[in-house]
Amino acid sequence: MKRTSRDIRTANRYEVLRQIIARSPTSRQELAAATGLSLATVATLVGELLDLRMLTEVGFEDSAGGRPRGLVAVNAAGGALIGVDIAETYVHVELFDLALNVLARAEEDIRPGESRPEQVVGHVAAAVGSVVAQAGVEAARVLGVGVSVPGQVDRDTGIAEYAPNWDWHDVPLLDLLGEHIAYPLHLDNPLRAGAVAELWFGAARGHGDAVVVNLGTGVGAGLVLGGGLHRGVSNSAGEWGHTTLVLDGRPCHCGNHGCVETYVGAPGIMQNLRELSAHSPLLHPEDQTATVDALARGVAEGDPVAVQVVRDTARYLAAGIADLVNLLNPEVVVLSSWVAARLGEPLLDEVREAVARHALRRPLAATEIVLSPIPTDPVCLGAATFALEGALQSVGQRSAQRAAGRT
Amino acid sequence: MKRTSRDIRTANRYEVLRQIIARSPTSRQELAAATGLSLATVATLVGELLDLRMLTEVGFEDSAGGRPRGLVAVNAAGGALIGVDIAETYVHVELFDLALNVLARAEEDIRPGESRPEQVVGHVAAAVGSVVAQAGVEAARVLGVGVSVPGQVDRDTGIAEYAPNWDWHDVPLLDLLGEHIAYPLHLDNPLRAGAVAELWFGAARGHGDAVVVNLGTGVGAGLVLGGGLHRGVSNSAGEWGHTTLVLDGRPCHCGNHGCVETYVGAPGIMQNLRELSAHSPLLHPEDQTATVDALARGVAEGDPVAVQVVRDTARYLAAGIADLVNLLNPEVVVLSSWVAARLGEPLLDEVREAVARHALRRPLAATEIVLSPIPTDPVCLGAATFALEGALQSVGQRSAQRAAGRT
DNA sequence: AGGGGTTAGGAAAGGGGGTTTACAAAGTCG
DNA sequence: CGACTTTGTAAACCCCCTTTCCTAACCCCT
Repeated sequence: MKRTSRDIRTANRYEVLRQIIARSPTSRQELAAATGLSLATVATLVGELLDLRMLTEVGFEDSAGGRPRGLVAVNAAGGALIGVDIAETYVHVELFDLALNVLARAEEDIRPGESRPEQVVGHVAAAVGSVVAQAGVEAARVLGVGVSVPGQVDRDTGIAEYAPNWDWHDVPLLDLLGEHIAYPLHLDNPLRAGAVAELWFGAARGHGDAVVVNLGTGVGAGLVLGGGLHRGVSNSAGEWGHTTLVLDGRPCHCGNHGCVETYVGAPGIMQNLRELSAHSPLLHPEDQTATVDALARGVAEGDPVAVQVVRDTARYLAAGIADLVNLLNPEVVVLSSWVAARLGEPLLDEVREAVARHALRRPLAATEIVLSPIPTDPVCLGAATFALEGALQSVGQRSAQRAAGRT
Repeated sequence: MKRTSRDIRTANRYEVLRQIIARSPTSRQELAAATGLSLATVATLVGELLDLRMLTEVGFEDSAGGRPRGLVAVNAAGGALIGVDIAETYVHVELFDLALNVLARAEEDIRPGESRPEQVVGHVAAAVGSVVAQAGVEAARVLGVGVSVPGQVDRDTGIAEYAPNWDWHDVPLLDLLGEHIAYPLHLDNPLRAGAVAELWFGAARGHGDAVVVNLGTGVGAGLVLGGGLHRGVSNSAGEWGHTTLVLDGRPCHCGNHGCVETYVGAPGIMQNLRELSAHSPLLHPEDQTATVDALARGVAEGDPVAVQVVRDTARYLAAGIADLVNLLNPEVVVLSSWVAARLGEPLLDEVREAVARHALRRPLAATEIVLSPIPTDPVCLGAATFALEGALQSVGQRSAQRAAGRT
């Protein structure tokens, strides 16, 4: 709430690093132009990051007749970040270099009944150990681990306040993980992980206001407002999946009826299919992924049932998205997560068209709807980004301390 | 988007003045404690405002055994602010002193067919002239005029981009008004005026995230996020009235079906009444105000039809508010505008109960739902607040210029 | 009445941040 | 080889907030 000049520095540090990552090898000049900061500020920030070996100088670039521009790039080898995506049925862990390339992956299944906190923590610890070993990274190089866990999370205390799938209540997850993992840990939920991934590396980059719509088994919306993540007062903003779309509609596990999630979440899409064609060969009753894949293939092949299911789903989705556009007036709405990735362009086209019918003209005109351009798991990437942000934050503190020590 | 240290100053200036207005006569000590700023900063800011005659020193207060605390209060006579509320059928103008007390009021009716921009501007100019004359304020004392006009507004260029009631398109309203009114003008829409009024003087004061639900003929939500007004990319955030509440529900003038506004706007409430009891004596077919008043009286007297209509309305409203709570996780939801004021506590009680049924437990636990405590027209007050903010802004610029001039 | 004790508030110093200006460094071109 | 260009660093400067020091103003007690 209370802003200080230090926050400005942090924001600028983020922005500069974002631009460097996005533009790979780039010059200070270009960064200054892109960020709107003065050359001096950019140079200071770049110098700081060079000192920390997060960047390297990689040569020069001709400048129209003058001194050549020095180029800097992310020092991929300068550190590693780990992103952990804990979901209902699996733990997915990826290890990234500083350019956010995936160096190693590990996955552990969580079987039904194996969902006690200690068991889940065990899976996470094993997978984290595995990616570190695979990548052959020295432990010192791991700058941090970001962990995404569904539900409500208190990121300051590291407590998973409530995880709906497993009936967890106030589990001190970060403390439990800390017993197995020595790297700096950062906890948040998948909605916000997805949003931060888009903000740093995806379609929300450079935008002040964006909505990242997460379409998976569950549904939610990460909100980027005023250039930063909107968390709300108790860090639970973005619970869009339980927005009422149809009064007295389909029952939802949250206890209400007609929630968005029951129409556009993967199980909801299966229900849309069932209502259209109860015995469709597209339907794999026990397998959400297979069903969505079958639908995607069906649309590609022109199967009328598949086309209609996607259209129906898009219609529900668009009604919800139009509401978000009207309410928040964002620059961009990003469709993310595995369902969006698999249904892809056909879904996007239908959504765009249907949103245009629902939203008010003026807010709509300012809003773009796009698919997430992030090729990997956005939740892992976002979790790793939390670790990156944490590392940058402590950079600021460290350099401040160092300056104090010098005196 | 780009933050500078000056924004911090502006925000602090706002916060200090807000606290002074709220605490009437108060000491620098108390202000420092309330704002979290250091005494030095508070003293500087207070000194600035004293120089500008926006504050006065009003005596001393005992301090446990030491030097007495100097008390400062708003210098009500130090200036006047004018708030203009342009609505579909009237222009409502209020003149405030700096303590935001109403010194004069004027109202002009806009008859159907009299809605050409020049005609409306004429009404505004007449009413503004009237309040200035009534209050007997010297022209130099008027620090600014805030104007609220429905629809989409570009506050920088002063253009009313789109007013749905009158089919205005890109009317350069501020320029037109400038031909008749010599004071500094500030344009925005009633949603944001209501929100800013709550932020400065009402239930949102001191809260980082708040939603101000405007219940009038139309319906909208002013969003306070991160301590400031959320405007969205094209200054049209808050269009909550056209959120889909019932898929394929009642037709709305926006072209869609089932919008919140069609159920909880005043005409929607009349429809709720009609559906329950087509020929109820409560219904005044051509008069929204009279009908809502009749409902309020009916509830007070225990009329079962009135009670049921309020309950039905609350149920719709609560579904929409629960969605806002889930999505934005605000600290407070404020019910504002004339419908909320007239239906009052009975509506609030029903809404609270119904929201509790719809919203997720965690976000709900952090959220309070309250009626607006603002006794006067919140839109006029909010519009005047825009003028106040504008005056404070130029204070900053002026003192900067003055400092430059001194050199 | 005159000193201690206590609290208020102003002035100056200090630290964080960003920008502007001056200048050295490193090229190109005639 | 010198003139011109462009880059990038260092120093000076402005803004903002806080901390520290000191004076002002009051109480109480002797």
